[in-house]
Amino acid sequence: MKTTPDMREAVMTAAKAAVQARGYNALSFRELAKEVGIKSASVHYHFPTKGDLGAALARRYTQDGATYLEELLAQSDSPGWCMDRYIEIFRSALANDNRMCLCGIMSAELDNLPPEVRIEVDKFAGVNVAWIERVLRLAKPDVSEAALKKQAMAIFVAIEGAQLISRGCRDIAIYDQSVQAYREAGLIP
Amino acid sequence: MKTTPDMREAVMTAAKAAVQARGYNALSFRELAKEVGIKSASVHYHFPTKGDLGAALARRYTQDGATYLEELLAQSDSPGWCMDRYIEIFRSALANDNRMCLCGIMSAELDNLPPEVRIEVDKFAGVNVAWIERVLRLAKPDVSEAALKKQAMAIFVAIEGAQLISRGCRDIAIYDQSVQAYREAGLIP
DNA sequence: CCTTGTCTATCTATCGATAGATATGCATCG
DNA sequence: CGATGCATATCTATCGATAGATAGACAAGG
Repeated sequence: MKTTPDMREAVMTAAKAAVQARGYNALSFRELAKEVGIKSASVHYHFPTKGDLGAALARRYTQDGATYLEELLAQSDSPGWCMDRYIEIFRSALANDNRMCLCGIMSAELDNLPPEVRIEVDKFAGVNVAWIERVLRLAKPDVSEAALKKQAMAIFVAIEGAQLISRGCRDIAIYDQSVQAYREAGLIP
Repeated sequence: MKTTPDMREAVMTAAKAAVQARGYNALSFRELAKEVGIKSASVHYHFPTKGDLGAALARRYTQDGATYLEELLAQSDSPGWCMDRYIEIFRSALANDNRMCLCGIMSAELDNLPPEVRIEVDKFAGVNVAWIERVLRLAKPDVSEAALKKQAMAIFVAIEGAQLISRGCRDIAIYDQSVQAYREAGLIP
């Protein structure tokens, strides 16, 4: 019986939410199957192993993120505006059920991650740092590439950290105030 | 058979290392028991439930950290020197087997943490922010309490984030360069 | 003798994964 | 047109491994 909804997509959507909320380790084929209304064996049909699912998930996450960031830069060349939108991405994850960035939560679980998934963690960080660097470049055309990259990296990890601890303390004010402090220090334009 | 070594201590030491490396969820009574040379049932004798072990672990972690930080402030009233030592604490965890701060890794796993353990996550963050605030106060006697606390929080979460992503990318240079950028921006004295 | 600490043995629950049956739809061929 | 055959997608049932947890025996020391 070919059902109308695309179950592969439904599984990925549910899995993404589950990983962002409880991590890759806590992701269970049975729970996932129950959520989308099929059996766990059917999930294995779409994603033979858990590693396959995790990698597909992380790959799409990075891809979607990159696409969205590209759109942002296409809309405006104001560094302040771009960074505002960027900061809002991570904030909305927190506001929406205390979720985390896939890259952040998977970095914490690194040791029990299959190699295919680890690679995607690296890629996500790379994409984000590269984008921030481009945004910074708009404001500082004459600064060296190395200096800009260092700053971009610092911004990225600072935001990830703000999200992490804000989540750990169940207090989104920690995120907001930390970001504000980054701004005041001039770390973020 | 009463063995000379204090098994309760041995279990806590091994458990601490395990959680820092692979997280609370991946902590297993059987593996833990094997490491210290007893049976899993004996671990349950010392820590009836996993939550008990996790809470005891986190409690001691916070306590030991607070003690060490107190010693630092007793040794010097130089904000720069204190922050150098502080930054080195988190760096050495990374350098030593890519480990993470218990509070950081547990923040990522928040949703599967027993309540007793969650409380300790909050306490650890509180202790650290309060200490950083005292260090900042040494340099800025006239700044408002609120502004100082905000900056202290921002420093704490930025360092946690640097540790998280540095671990995720298995590249300690990310930690070093990010911290350097924080310094250059004046976020960290 | 009672407390402390460890053991053996076992329970229930859940995990990822697989085998094999089944139903549907589409395409090719007589 | 209609029958055949393969691909798709789901199911039931089950596997071995591992999780946390418990009961009860046993040994040693005070």
